[in-house]
Amino acid sequence: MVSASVKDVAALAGVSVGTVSNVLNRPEKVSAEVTVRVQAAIDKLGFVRNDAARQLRAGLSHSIGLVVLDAANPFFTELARGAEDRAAAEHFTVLVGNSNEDAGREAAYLDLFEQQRVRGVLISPVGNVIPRLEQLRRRGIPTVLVDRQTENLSFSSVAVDDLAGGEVAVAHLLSVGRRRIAFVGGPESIRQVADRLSGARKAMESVPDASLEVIVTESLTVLSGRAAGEAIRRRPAAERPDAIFAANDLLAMGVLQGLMLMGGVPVPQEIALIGYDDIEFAAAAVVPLSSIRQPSALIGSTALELLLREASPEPGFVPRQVVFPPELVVRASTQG
Amino acid sequence: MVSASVKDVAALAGVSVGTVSNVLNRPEKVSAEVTVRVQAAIDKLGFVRNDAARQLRAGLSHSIGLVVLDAANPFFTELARGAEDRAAAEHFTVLVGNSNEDAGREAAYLDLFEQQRVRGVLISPVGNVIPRLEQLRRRGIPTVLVDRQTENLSFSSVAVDDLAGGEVAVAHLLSVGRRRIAFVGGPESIRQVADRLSGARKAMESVPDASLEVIVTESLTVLSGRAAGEAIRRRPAAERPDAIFAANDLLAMGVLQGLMLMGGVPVPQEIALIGYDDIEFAAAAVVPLSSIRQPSALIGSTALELLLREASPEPGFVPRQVVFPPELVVRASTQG
DNA sequence: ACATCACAATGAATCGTTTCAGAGCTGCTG
DNA sequence: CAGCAGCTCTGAAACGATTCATTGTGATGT
Repeated sequence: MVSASVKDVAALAGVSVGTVSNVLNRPEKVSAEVTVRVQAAIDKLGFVRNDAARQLRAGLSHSIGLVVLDAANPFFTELARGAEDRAAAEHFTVLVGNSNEDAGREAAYLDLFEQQRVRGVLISPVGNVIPRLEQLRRRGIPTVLVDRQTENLSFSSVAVDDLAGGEVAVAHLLSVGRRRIAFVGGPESIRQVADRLSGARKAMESVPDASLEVIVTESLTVLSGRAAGEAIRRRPAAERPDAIFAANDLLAMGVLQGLMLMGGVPVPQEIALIGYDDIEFAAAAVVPLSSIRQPSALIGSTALELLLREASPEPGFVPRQVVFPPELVVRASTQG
Repeated sequence: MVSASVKDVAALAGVSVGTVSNVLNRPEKVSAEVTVRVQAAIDKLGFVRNDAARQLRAGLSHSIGLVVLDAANPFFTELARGAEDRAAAEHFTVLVGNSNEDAGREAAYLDLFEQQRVRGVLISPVGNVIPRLEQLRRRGIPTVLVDRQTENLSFSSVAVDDLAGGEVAVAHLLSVGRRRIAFVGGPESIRQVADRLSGARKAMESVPDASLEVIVTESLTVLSGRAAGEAIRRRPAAERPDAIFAANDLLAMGVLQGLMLMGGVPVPQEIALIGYDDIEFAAAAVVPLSSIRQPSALIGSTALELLLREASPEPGFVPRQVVFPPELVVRASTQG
């Protein structure tokens, strides 16, 4: 026998299956004597509840799906931690899916989560998933968008104001006297990238003699960043920007590596550099990195909170869009 | 209606539930005409299989549990990625649990995984979980230990030779002329820490005039590392070690930060520093970090491979202990 | 002595899928 | 044309836990 069922426990304890279930789920309804007998049987047989059966009966699971753009990005691991901690407090489990910035994998995870009948989904979208999310909602699975504002007010979302963040970042570069700014980031289909770039453009408006160059990357990774950094380093000095705003810290750290290879371009003297997210490693970089801090764990826990509320809505419930303010963190990479 | 079942599909298509199931699972057994009708019904109703019911019927799930010491540590995210990729190829899903170096959380995840009837468990253990793992195995859930060698040959395991790694690290420090070595790491209950320390001790044997100090930390995190680094920086110069071997790169990066605060102790001039894991950020640190590389993704995929083999053992199957060799990566933090 | 009540325990029905023995049909062979 | 094989499709049983209407049992009050 691979594993014992309530039936086996009931037989050994000399009670009915209903009673075993009661011992498990409403012990106060069962006499002390029987409880002891059932417990003994459970221990003896090593009985462990079958989650699939419970879930089938219950109709809904105790899981929540989370789809992130990059599971290796500390920003998202922090966000996931925030969500998990909050979920654990409500006896929920978070299933983390890594879309890796790929719309196909994202769709596959949503399919999987739907098959699992998760209670809800937290997602930082790659592709245009809104129609799919609306479909999920019609089928009883609510969604909260994370790290992404939305103009679609029928969805709850939790994000940092990326427009403001982009603006603050570039305003800071301008304020330390830089004028030839480059934005490094991509793909533009990712909303965060687009918004941060828009914010950057906005900051440029007030300074007519400044220019903004956009360098598109394939992904938001250290590797992509390094490629961009090297490309810039190889340019004639006159054609290099004097400041770079990277769409996230992974890119920024990559850019930093790319610039500094072979005793390359000094940061911040020749090129100032600022990232986004303020991951833990940013402060420990070769040149400690200025960045735009996002309260990652708080985003995660807040999103989970909203999701649970959406999953069992009180009367008068309306989706909420929570927006946290970004915070500029200045370090060596933009000073000097 | 929240969601349609096979019964609804069958009714709409005018066939039996068995036939619907056949369309889903053995299309070759069903006539083209019926297949079309059933498919139409599925699309119309937006039918999505209920995983819980499938699993209940099947008796086992398509999930594999993975318990890691620290989900935020890039080493483990890489390892998880390796395992997930391999799992996806076999149509399995990996559930990642973060024990956070806490035996209680570790036990809770094992309970959860057992309730879910996962196909198997990959675990990087904190506490003494061997008895529990033996119990799981008796109940039909095999385990593979990751990043951890084991003398218990009844378990499969995939690891890097931490003893050798520790030895190589310290041998390197000695070879660049350092003599007052400090080992920073903890808690010692974690096997990797203990092994790396043993390796370090072994390397010391051949150099009688060298000394090894052990500085125990609470956890393997940047924060713990920084605390240790600061403590060392505050010592009178004469009492500081001239080299530090940190049990992993997070600690090492923390130590680096702690040492360099307020224009502190120069690395590597006054203190050389080496870490362990060679995470992506190690190369991008203030002072690029020497480290001991582990093939993290390969460890993950290999472990998953072994686990699947263990889950459906061929005749003559015996557990295997795979050990990869560590690789010394020398960067600025130990040169000069 | 009888009605009433609270409390314990029962066991059949249920969730949605898969499986499998068998029914119905067609076409072929001897 | 009986017998048979081969193909589709059917429908009931099974997986394991939970729920709930029901039954059984003493105790209490009148």
